[in-house]
Amino acid sequence: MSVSSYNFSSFRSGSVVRLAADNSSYNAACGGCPSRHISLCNVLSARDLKKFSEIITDIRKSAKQVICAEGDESGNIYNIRTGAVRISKMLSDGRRQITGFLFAGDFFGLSCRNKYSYTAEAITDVEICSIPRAKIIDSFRKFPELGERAFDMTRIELEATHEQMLLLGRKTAREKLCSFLLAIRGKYKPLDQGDDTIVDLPMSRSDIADFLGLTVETISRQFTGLYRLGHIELEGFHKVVLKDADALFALAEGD
Amino acid sequence: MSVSSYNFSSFRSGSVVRLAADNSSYNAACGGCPSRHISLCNVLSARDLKKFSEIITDIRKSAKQVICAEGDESGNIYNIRTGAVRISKMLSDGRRQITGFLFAGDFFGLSCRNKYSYTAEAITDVEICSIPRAKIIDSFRKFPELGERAFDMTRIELEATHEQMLLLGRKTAREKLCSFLLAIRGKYKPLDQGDDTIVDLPMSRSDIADFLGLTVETISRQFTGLYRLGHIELEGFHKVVLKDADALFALAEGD
DNA sequence: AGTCTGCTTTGACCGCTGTCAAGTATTTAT
DNA sequence: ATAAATACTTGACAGCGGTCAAAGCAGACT
Repeated sequence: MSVSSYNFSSFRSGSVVRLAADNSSYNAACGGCPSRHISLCNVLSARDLKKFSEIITDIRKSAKQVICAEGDESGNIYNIRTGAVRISKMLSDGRRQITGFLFAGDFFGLSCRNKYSYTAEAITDVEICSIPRAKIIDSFRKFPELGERAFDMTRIELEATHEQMLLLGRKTAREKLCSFLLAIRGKYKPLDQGDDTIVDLPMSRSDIADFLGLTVETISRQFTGLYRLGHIELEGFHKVVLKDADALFALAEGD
Repeated sequence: MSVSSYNFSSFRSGSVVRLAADNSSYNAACGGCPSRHISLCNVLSARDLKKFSEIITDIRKSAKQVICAEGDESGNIYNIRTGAVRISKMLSDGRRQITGFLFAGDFFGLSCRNKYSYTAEAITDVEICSIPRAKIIDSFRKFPELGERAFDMTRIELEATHEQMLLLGRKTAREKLCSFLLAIRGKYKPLDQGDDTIVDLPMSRSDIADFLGLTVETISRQFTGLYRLGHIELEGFHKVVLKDADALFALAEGD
C-alpha cells in the first residue's frame, strides 16, 4: 500500500479509513494504523511497537472539535492517523495565528511543558492517538531510536517554522498564497493529472488567512487573481488545480 | 557566579570575557567556558565534559563576520560562549527575515541536514565553539542526557518561533516593538535600576526591523512614539530604559 | 425540493506601514 | 582631532492590504 493512498484527499469525505488487518501480530491500536509508516513510531520493531502500543489511546473527533486548548494542562501528546488538524494561537482580542496544518503522521503536544501553548482543532473528522507525556518521555529512554526520531521530526518542524517566519515577515499577499499552495502540494504529493496538479485544501479560506497573516478577503482576491492569470483553477472551495506550478514558484519568491 | 554576570550587557564592550580557572581539571576548551552553566553541555559531568571537549574547536569572530551562510554545507554546529549572533534568511531580491537573536549559551546549526537553511552572523565580537555535526550526534548516543538536553532546548526554541509567528502575522508595529523589548528583557534578566529596567540592544535598528517584519523607519518611529508616551527612554542607540513595563506589556497584546 | 446558515467573493474606501528623501547623530578610519 | 562613512530620525506621500458592507454560493436540515 503506497503512501499516496493516504494523502489527505482520501479522507475529505469524512469516512473512516480502516485498513484490512495484515498478518502481523501488532496490537490492534497500532497494527492497523494507517499512518504507521510515516509516523513517529515507524522506527519501532514489531516487538517494540507492541509494547509501545500499550500506552496509546485511540480517539476520534469530528470536524471543528477541539483536541487540546491553549492553557490546558499538557498531559498528552497526539499523533494523527487520519484527517487534518490546525494548530493556532490567539491574542486576547481574538486575533488568531495558525502556526501549522498537520496531517496523517504528524504529532503535536510535545513542545510544551505544563500547559499547551496552542490550540489544536480538527479540520476534518480525525482519528488520532493520544499518549501520556510522561510515558512517551519514558519511551524515548527505553527506545532511543524513538527519541531520535521525535528529535528529527522536531528539527524538521523548526526549519519549517523559519521558512514560515520569512513568509510572514517579508512576503506579499500574492507570494504568500503561492508559497502556501506549493508547500501543500509538496507536503502531500497528490496525484498528478496530466501536467496539472490537484491540491486539496481541507481548511477554510479564513484558516488560510490566519496561517498566512492576511484576511479572508485578501485570500479570496488572491485566488481570483491567480485564476485570472491562468495559473490555477478552482473546483469548489476545497480543490485547486495548479495549471502552472513554475509560474507559481516564480511568484512565490518575487522573481 | 550568577547567570546575570553573563547577561549580554557584559560583553557589549567587545572585550573578551575570561573567567579565572576554577579548581577542576576540565580541558581548557570547556573548563573556562563562561557559558558552560547555561549551555547544552551543562548536563555533562566533569569527566564526560573532558571527553566531550576533545571534539570542540574554539572560534572567535569580530562583529559583522559571517559564521555560516545559508546554503553552505552544514558540517558544524556552533555554541555561543560570549556575544550576540543573528540568524537570518533571505529572498532572492534581498528581503531579509531575522529568525532569531542568539546569545551566550545558545547553539545553532543542528536543525539542518546537508545545508544550513540560514545565515548566522556575529552582531558583536563573539567567542563560539564549533562541533562537527557527525560527532555531536555521536555524542548524543554516548551521553544520552546531552541528547535530551539538546532536544529540550530545540523544543523551547520551537515554542518561541510559534510566539514569533503570532507576532509577525497578527501584531501591529507598536505591539511588535513592545513584545520585542519585553522578550529581550525577559530573556536576559538585566539588572534593575530602581523601578526601571535597562535593556541592551546590541543589534541595529535594521536588525530589529528585519526581526519584526517591519522597516527601519517604522522601528524608529515606534521608538519615538513609546518615548513620547513616557514608557521608555533611550540612552544612545543601544540602551533602552523601560520606564513602565506594565504599560509596555499592555501595548504588546493590544489590551 | 426549499429554506437556512455559514462560507466565499466582490466592491468601495481607509489607514497603517512602506518608500523616498533629507537631515542629524554616532561610529570608524585616518 | 578631523573627516568620512554608517546608522538613525523625521517628513511627505503612496500603496498594499484591512475594514465594512452586500451579494453569491454551497452544504445542512427539514
